[in-house]
Amino acid sequence: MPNDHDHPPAKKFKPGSVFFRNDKNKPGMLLPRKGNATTPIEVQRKQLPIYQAKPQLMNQLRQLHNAILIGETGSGKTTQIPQYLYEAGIGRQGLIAITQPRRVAAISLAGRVAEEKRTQLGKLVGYTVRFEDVTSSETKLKFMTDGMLLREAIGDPLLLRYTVVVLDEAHERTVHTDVLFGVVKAAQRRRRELNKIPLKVIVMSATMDVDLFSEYFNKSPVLYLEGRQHPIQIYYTKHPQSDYLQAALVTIFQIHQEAPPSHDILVFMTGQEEIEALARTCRDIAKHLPDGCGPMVVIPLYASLPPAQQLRCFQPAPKGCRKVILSTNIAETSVTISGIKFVIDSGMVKAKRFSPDSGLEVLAVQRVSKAQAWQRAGRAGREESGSCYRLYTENEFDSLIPMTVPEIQRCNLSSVMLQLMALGVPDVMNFDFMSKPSPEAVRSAVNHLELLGAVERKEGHVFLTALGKKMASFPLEPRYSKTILLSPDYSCSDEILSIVSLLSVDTVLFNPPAKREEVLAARKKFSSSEGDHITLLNIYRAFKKVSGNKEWCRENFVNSRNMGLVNDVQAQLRDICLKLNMKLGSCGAEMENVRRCIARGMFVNAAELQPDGSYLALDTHQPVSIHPSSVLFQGKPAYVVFNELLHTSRCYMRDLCLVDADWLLEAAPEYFGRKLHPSKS
DNA sequence: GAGCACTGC
Repeated sequence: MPNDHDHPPAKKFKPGSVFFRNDKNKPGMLLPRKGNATTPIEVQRKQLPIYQAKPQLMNQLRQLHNAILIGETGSGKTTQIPQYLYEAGIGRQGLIAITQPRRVAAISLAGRVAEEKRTQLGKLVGYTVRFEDVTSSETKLKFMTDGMLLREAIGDPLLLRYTVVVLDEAHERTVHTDVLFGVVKAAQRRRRELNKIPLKVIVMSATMDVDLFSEYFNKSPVLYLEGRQHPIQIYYTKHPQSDYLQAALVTIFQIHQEAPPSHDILVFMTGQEEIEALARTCRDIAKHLPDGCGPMVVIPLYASLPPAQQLRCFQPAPKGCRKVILSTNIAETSVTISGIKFVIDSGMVKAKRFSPDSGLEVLAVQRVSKAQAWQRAGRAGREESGSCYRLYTENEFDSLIPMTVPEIQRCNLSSVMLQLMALGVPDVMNFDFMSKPSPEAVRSAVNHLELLGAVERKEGHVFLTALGKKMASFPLEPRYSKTILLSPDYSCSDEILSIVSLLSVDTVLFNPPAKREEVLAARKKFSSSEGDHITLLNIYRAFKKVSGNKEWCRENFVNSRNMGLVNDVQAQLRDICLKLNMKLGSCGAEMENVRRCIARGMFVNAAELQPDGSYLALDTHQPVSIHPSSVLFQGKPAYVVFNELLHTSRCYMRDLCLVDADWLLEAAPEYFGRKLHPSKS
């Protein structure tokens, strides 16, 4: 094989820069860790790049209150820094928290560190994620999701249990991490003012764009960690491509014809449909290749794939056969595949955007950021050098935005604002965000909370009400917690807890397009003319009746894994209700109670039938339609409340509940004023 | 008469 760096297989490409990245050797994720049974753990630890820097690093960390640590994951920083801190006796007066954006990462890192410390998980080293707390009074090193630390902060805004907080993967800029930035910064300052034990904050990031971090954390020093580097050759197209699907296809097969079969290909696309279509085309073409061209195995990879099928991407292809993985951005961070030699980057991603005016979230295909493009490129050559083919020109690359817009600037802020107020933040409208969301987004969130009765305005200030305080104790969107808190008035808490749990997990229903008729027939047994909420409740009750029988789930196209999650969520919500001394009970078959309760909790999401048969959303007056997946699709109910709006070919309402105009009026007389025309109901 | 990237409490 000629040196494939000098001879790009795809002729329409031209070489760009060579990108150096660090070798990743991170344990866990979905990647089974390579057993290295012959090398003792102590030796392995000393082989990590970070080990060389240890004395100097610890010297600095001992003195600093804030530090920004830049280094690729392979430097060993996430597993080693917490141990170094502990071994040096730093922060012994309290716990060391290490936060992660994802559950799997928190769990597997804790496992790895416990192993290195030769202790049982849950003793010295533990982890806390939702539904799982593997810590004890002995725990000093605590790995946790960032969302979990945020929850803890509501009960303890100064984070007094902790002497060190390590915020890992900060470059991902999840909403939770961004809010935590502000929370730890405030806690740090407040603890200093109150002469409490100081809080050390260490921010760890893979990005080189550190000015923002450093500036925000009081111009804190930036420490760089070297990793092991493998070069990645970048190729750009010579001309802009009008059809990235076609371009991807051509590139896959040019590589396939020229590179050794053991070199696997990872292709970044935008979504399920596109990936399945491309997979079909690839398999078809692969059947008719010239002699001397080996076989290929094409593997789709996206989040909604059943777990067993997701695991296929880790299996090595048979000898002489090439593995081609077609993936969404799940392979950018969440799933790590070894042995990838080539990355093909479409340059596109499907991502959510939010418009505060309409309150609409739109999922749209858009261009990636430069940081994202580098992240994708970095997936080639984790073990050795690799290549990345960008299906766009170098000029197009130059015009990409440098960093992905942080999620906090792209989402509905009502939960965040409620949480900040529950944390006792004095002026939420001007919270010290590292990247400020737009004032409109903040205002719209606070307005929403005011409508729900969670906050009140007095003399230009916003205050949390007693109801708002209770709402904040639920790990839910505010309108859901409001509905739960209303449920005792209608004696239907059991039903509402089930419905809210059903709505807050990913869908519990399977919809294989090939079995459309069967699915419809199975669904019919549970469908209710009162709407989708009641229909879901019927399915859940039937599921409980057969004790979650797997066979029943298969026959009825019910996702038993997600149903299990519904049970966990419901148990958690019930616990919170009991702590709030709520009187829980069931309304039995009296579904009108349930609908009245939903109407009162969700009145902001109401829509009204117009004389011409269309619907208008009552708050924004925008035209909306009933989504064809709804059980109310065939009917023309006068008033409905909906769970969410989905903007695709039209603006669709999803998960609808039939309501009376009177109920809406009762829920918010002033709000609706003359908006309603109840004569029609 | 449609089709949903990815996390997380």
